[in-house]
Amino acid sequence: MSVITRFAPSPTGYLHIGGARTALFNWLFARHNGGKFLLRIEDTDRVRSTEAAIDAIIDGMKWLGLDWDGDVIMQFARQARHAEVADKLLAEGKAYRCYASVEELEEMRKAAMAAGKPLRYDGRWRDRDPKEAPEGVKPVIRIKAPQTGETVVRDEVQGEVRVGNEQLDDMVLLRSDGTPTYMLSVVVDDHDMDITHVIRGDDHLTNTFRQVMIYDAMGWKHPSFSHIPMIHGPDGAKLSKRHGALGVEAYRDMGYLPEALRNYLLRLGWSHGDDEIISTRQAIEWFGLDAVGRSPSRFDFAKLDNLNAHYLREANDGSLAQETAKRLGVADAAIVERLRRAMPGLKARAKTLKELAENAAFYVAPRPIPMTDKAKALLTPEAKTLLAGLADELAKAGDWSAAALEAQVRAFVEARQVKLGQVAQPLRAALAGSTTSPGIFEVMEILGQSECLGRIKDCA
RNA sequence: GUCCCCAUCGUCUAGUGGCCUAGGACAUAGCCCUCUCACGGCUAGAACAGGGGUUCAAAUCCCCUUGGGGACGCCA
Repeated sequence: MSVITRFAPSPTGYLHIGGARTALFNWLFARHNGGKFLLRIEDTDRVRSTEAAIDAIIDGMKWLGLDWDGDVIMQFARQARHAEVADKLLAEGKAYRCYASVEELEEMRKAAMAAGKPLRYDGRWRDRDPKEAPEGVKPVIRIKAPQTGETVVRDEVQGEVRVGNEQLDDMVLLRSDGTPTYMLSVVVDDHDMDITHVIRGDDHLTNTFRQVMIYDAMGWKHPSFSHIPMIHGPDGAKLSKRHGALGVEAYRDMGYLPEALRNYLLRLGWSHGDDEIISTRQAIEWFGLDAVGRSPSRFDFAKLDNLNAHYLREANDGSLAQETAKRLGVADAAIVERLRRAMPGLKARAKTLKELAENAAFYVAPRPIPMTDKAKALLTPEAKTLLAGLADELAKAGDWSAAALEAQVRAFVEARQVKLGQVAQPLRAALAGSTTSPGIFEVMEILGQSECLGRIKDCA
């Protein structure tokens, strides 16, 4: 039997970080097994579903590099099929019409709470004669849940989980307007799409008991269930926006690389010995449900930063230069080429693309370049005298390579009886407008002779 | 309120009864490298939530407590 997994987000918002990890695990599991990975948009909530959210989810999936098989499936389009299943259950006496009002339901919950009982529908229309139905009330269709015994879910991650059936109630399958509920839709779709492995967030674990009732009532085989732990904020509570509960496009804008985010998300709740840096290729080869943990994890930007810095250093200089140019609003091909040449020195010093662009700004800034206060402070009268002397010699330089420049500057400081730093730091301030930058000789080579002399002159 | 799940350094985790005076990574601190900042290298501090069992032996198995999370909708 070939593996088929799916990612089934509801388009009521962006593709958030928890969803991205769920998608990643499903994708990895399918790819590992040479199976299929499907994308199904659960848009049955017509009020909250939006076109923009659908686009955000699809863009996010593409950016993360999680490709799905076949077309995107829109759940709402299958509503007739869902209703058909509900009707079948009704015809077989496994479901019934319920005319209880929302007020009645609310009272039931209050009473149950007060009595220390589980909050559930009491089944008042389960065996009642439909002739007693109140006039003009559109009924919902509820499933007849088992009332005794227990329901067991064999979960690949959580193990065997069981609950007494008295905890479960006759849930709604079809709303009074005839539209299917989530519980019905997922089960019917997962069955019809031949999903073999349902891998989803922990928050669905208790829902699974309810869904199993539908599988059983229809006589359908259960898929394998895996409920993966959730991702919490740094404080252990629910992930808030400022703590990372953002859409993946926000991570893209902050300058994170998709491969870094993938690696980070993979290691949240899954491990392979002591391995930390795991390529996608290795991830596909190694991924399995048995190594998925059961405890929730906290989102940590510091670790993401570290991973991102690693992948940044491995990234191609040309594409990094393109990305940096875009962030800096540079279109000039010569400047982009300058950035490409500067990239080895630049990318080792940045954790994100955003930081990379900030650090690269001095390479593209027109003269006179902006200068930080610390850089200005470095340009003392003595330093300026030194720089002026150096500039005179540099003007005569024939070989403008970093190595030749270093030799020349070192000879200069030796002749003047000063330390290298006494010249290098003011020089850095003049050329980069900052007290920090890539190696100064490298900067000089990339900037070129006339630009360097010009920048030195600017701060004389 | 009822039910379900979880519990190893600050964080992510390794660990599936003896290899554990608990390993790795991130973060933190110090040192080295050095033209600055990074990178890199080395070093340091840092954890089995608590209490009972089971066993010759428990981070590992069982129970309780505590703490966290989740579900309980005509939302998904």
